[in-house]
Amino acid sequence: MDRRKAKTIKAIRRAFSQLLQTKKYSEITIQDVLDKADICRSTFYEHYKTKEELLHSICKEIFSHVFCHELEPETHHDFSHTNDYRHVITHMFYHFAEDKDEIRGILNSEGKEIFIQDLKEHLNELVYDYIFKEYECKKMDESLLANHLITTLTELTLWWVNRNCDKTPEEMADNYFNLIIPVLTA
Amino acid sequence: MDRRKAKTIKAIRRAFSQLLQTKKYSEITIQDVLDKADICRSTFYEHYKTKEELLHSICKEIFSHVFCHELEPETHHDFSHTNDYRHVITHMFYHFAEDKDEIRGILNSEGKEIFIQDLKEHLNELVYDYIFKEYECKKMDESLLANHLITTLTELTLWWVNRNCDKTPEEMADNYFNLIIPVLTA
DNA sequence: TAGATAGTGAACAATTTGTTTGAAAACATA
DNA sequence: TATGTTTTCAAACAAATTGTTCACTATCTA
Repeated sequence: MDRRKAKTIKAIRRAFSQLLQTKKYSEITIQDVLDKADICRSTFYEHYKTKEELLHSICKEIFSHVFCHELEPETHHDFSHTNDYRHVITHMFYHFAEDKDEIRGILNSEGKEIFIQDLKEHLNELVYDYIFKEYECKKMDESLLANHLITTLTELTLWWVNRNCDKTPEEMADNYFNLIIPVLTA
Repeated sequence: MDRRKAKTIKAIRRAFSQLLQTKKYSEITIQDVLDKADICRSTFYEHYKTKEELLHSICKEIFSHVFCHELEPETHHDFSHTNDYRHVITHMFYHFAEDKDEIRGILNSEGKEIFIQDLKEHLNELVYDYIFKEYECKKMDESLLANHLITTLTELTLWWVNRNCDKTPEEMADNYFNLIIPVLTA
C-alpha cells in the first residue's frame, strides 16, 4: 500500500482509539478525529464514509489477528473438536488481554454493538464447526442454543474486560466451559 | 399531573416510538421528534435534556409495569424461590410480547444498550433475592455467575423479540431454565 | 376571575456534516 | 532524473442540528 495512505489510516485509527479512552463512541465527532489525527477533512472522507465504518474497520483488523486460523495445520491426534474449540477460545482471550485498553474503550459505549456484532459472526462459524459436530441438542432449538453459546462467550468477555482482565485466558476458558458443558450434556 | 404536561409527554413518546420503527436510534434527531410530535423546540427541552434521557424514561416506564411486584402478596406454600423466580420471568415475557413492536425498535439499534442496562438493574435484584437463596455456587465466582444468569436472560429475550415473539412466554421461561439449571446444579 | 403554569413561534450562535475546488507534495517507474 | 499518477492539503460551502432565549398566548387551578 502507498505509504501515504498507510500513514493516514494509522493516524486516524490511533486518534480514534485514544479518543475512545476518554469519550463515549457516540460523543466522538469526526471533527474530533480530524483534530487529534491532524488530518484534513477531505482526506478522512476518502477513506471512510462514516464514523461507523471506521469502527467496523478497526474491529475487522482486531479479529483478523484473533481468528487467523493458524492453529489448524497442527495435526491433532487424540484431540476432540471441543478441545480444538477450547484452543481457539483461549487464543482469543490472549489477544483480547493484549488489546484490552482499546477494546475496553469500544465495549463501554455504543460502539459495543458493532464490535459484538462482528465478533458474533466469527463465533457462529466456530460453534457450528466444532461444538455441533460433537453435541446434538435434543430438547432445544438449535438456533437458540447457538445463540446461547455465542452470547455466553461475548458477555463473559465483556465481564472480564470490565474487570481489567484480572484472570488468565486459561481460567476464562475454564469458566466458559463450566457455563456451557452442563447445558450441552444435560 | 397537569393535563398539558401529560399530553406533551405522551406526544413525544408516541412520536419517538413510531420513529424507532422506521429508523435506528442513532439516526433519529430531536428535530425528527419535534416534527412528528408537532411540539415546539423549547417545550421538548423543558421535559428532557437529551435524546438519551427520553429513551431512559421510556424504558423506566416499561419496566415499572413489568416489575411491579404485585405478585408477592400471594401466599405461596409449597413454592420454592426458584418457582417464584419463574413466575416473575414468565410475567416479564408476557409484557414484552405485548410491547414487542416498541421494544423491537429499541433493541435493534444503539438504544439497546440503554434498555438492557436498565433491565439488568432489575434482574440483578431478582437473582440475588431468589436464585442465590436456593443455590450456592461452588467453583465459580458469584459475580460471574450472576452476570451469566442475567445476560442469558437478556440475550434470550433479544433472540425471541427478533423472531417476533414466536414462542409463548411459558415456553420461553422453560427455555431459560433449561439453560441455567444445569449450570446451577452441576 | 386571577395568578400560575405550560406551550408557542421565532430567532440566535455554535457545531457538525459531507462535498467541492485547485494546488502542492509524495510516490512509482522508466 | 524526468514523468505521470496518486494522495494530501487548505479553504470554502450549504445544510442540518443543537441548545438557549425571548415575549406572547393558551390552558389549567383554586
